[in-house]
Amino acid sequence: MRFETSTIKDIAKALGLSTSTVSRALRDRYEISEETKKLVLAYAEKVNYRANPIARSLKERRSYSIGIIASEIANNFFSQVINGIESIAYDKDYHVIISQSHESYKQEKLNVEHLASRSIDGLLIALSSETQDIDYLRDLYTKGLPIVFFDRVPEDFETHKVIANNFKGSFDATEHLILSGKRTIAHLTNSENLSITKERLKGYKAALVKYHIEFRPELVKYCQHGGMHSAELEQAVKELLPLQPDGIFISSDRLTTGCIMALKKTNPEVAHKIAIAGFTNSNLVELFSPSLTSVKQPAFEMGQVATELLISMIEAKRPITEFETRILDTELVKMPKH
Amino acid sequence: MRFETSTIKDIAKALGLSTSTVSRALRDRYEISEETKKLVLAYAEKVNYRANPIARSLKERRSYSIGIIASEIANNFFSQVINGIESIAYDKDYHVIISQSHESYKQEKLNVEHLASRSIDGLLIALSSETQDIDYLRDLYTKGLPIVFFDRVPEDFETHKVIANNFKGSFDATEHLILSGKRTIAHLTNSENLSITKERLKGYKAALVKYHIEFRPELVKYCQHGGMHSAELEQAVKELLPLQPDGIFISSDRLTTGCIMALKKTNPEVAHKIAIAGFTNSNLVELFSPSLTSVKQPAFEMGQVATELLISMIEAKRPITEFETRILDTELVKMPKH
DNA sequence: AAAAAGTGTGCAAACGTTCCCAAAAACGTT
DNA sequence: AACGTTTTTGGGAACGTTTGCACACTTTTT
Repeated sequence: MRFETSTIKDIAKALGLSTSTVSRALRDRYEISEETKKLVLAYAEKVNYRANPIARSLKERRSYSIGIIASEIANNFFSQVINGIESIAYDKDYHVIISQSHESYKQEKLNVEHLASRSIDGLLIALSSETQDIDYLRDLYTKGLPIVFFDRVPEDFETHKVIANNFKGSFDATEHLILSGKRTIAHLTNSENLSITKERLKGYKAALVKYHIEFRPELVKYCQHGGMHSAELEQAVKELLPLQPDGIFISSDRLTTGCIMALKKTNPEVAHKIAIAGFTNSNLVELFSPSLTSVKQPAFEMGQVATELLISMIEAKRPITEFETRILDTELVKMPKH
Repeated sequence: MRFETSTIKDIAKALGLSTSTVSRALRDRYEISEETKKLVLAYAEKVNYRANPIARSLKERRSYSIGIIASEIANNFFSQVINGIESIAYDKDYHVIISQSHESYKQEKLNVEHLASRSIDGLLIALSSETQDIDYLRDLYTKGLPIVFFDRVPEDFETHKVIANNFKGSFDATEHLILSGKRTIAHLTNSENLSITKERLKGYKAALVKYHIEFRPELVKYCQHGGMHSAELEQAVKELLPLQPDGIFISSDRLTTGCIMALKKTNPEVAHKIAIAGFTNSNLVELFSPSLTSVKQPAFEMGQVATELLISMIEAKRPITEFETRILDTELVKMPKH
């Protein structure tokens, strides 16, 4: 804000002290006598003194801000993650700058670079479904920018990561479809290069194996753009239906809602005949028709954990050598009676 | 970021120039010769020079950041507004800090004050449904913080505002219910003090008048917390149903989805018998059951317009005396056949 | 030929902090 | 009475920019 606010200098002048004394008194340093501290604090209170965070940042060479790259905030999974992030960041006096990749690699890179030039102290990122080349992140990381990945994480990048138990979540969802009598279960999933895609595919396969159901590759459809284009989804649905699946397991939030829409739009007559299970954190899932079984990720907690890890990296005195990958359990919310 | 980056000083030293010359060359000032400019620009490019935004902010006494207060980003209306805001802000080189009030006055005030202390250059705000006292905003405003209101605006505050045509949107929705044969139309709405509540109530009443339907106050239910607590909604539904409405017109996004949920939960047998029309920007509305007629606000555009107005205030050389209230048209999306 | 105007550059202060270093004040010890 | 210690304070540089002003040098005008 450009409007006049009192500064340390003003306080110093008013009290006949030096700026250094005032600064130290405000930060409650041991060197300053109780008397002086009280004096300064009282006066600061009186004139409603607020430290200028920009000056502080310049001096301390850090901004107390962390950047977030999510696919899109309109997606409940990400908005919940963000809430988790904020709950921790706020406590520790960081603020948060949110960017959306909209599942585009180009946009993601642009945003990261914009954030970096904005002097963020650290980065929380879920990779876009298009992203394959993460060298630009590696660059920033080796230059000293702390990075923590969540949800969509790269394999070959040594840092903290926070993910859901994708294998188990997928296994449970697929098993649930099988146990309700489905035998031809399609799998609609994200772009092949995402970590979540691979892990969720494994869970799906494992459930099939357990119940001696043959895995048929043609029942698996990948969506390069993660469901951001409806044409992509409609195409996938169109290719899947001739195989007459009696169940579909869908691998992410946007895909789940998008797939149901595509089904309803292109083949309303079968939409209610196919059992659907999918990853989604939508808080409107109870309203959906057809209804579905959903795998909910612990999104809020994921944001919290990722932020704690990131801040620990930012504030670490010595370089970190031990990194962890936290795996959080998902929750299966079964479809109400059909 | 704390890692080494080159500064103007480094460039100056390397090129045997003064920092002022380099600074001016980079900003393409007329005083500097073409020759020198080229030299500086080339070298800056080579060392990948990025101006330090913090230093710049300190010197210029502005942060190139704008604050947003929304109810919650999980709400599609707000996420769309934010997308609109970002589209403009990004272009003009501002960045955006998002805060959520979760419809709580206390949280809203806290967030605004936090943002203000973070040196934002301007504020975009939609009031929480609890908010009645906006003196704290007035304070900041008179101290020089530019503020633009969107969606939920105060009456007695002279600044730019951007709203939807709430009257017409409500009128249209109510009329649509009437034209499809409904005569006992309830109105579920937000807290009484919000601007949108008042305007939408007027539209509802006007439609009743046009079709000679008596206005019955007991058919109007207010929700102080804007649908953030499910208990509040269930209570409202419980009070409404004995009056046997054949239609409900609902006045905001969160309330619309919340009301349908409450209906389904508490009275599933009637849920499909009541025609519902409501304000919502949910992009999942096609999936809902029961289906509904929705009034969509031009959220993206609202964000854009608000941001343009705000930036014009921030960058104005002289105090602004003429303020405008922009009113944007809503769109009625009719329910598919029942 | 001198004065005026124009062009290109550098010096140094300022933005509001933090923190190293020194200095002053208060106290105790011989 | 002289000297250490400890406690408390102040001076001033630094963080990386921007910008008013002064200066030197050219060119134009009278």
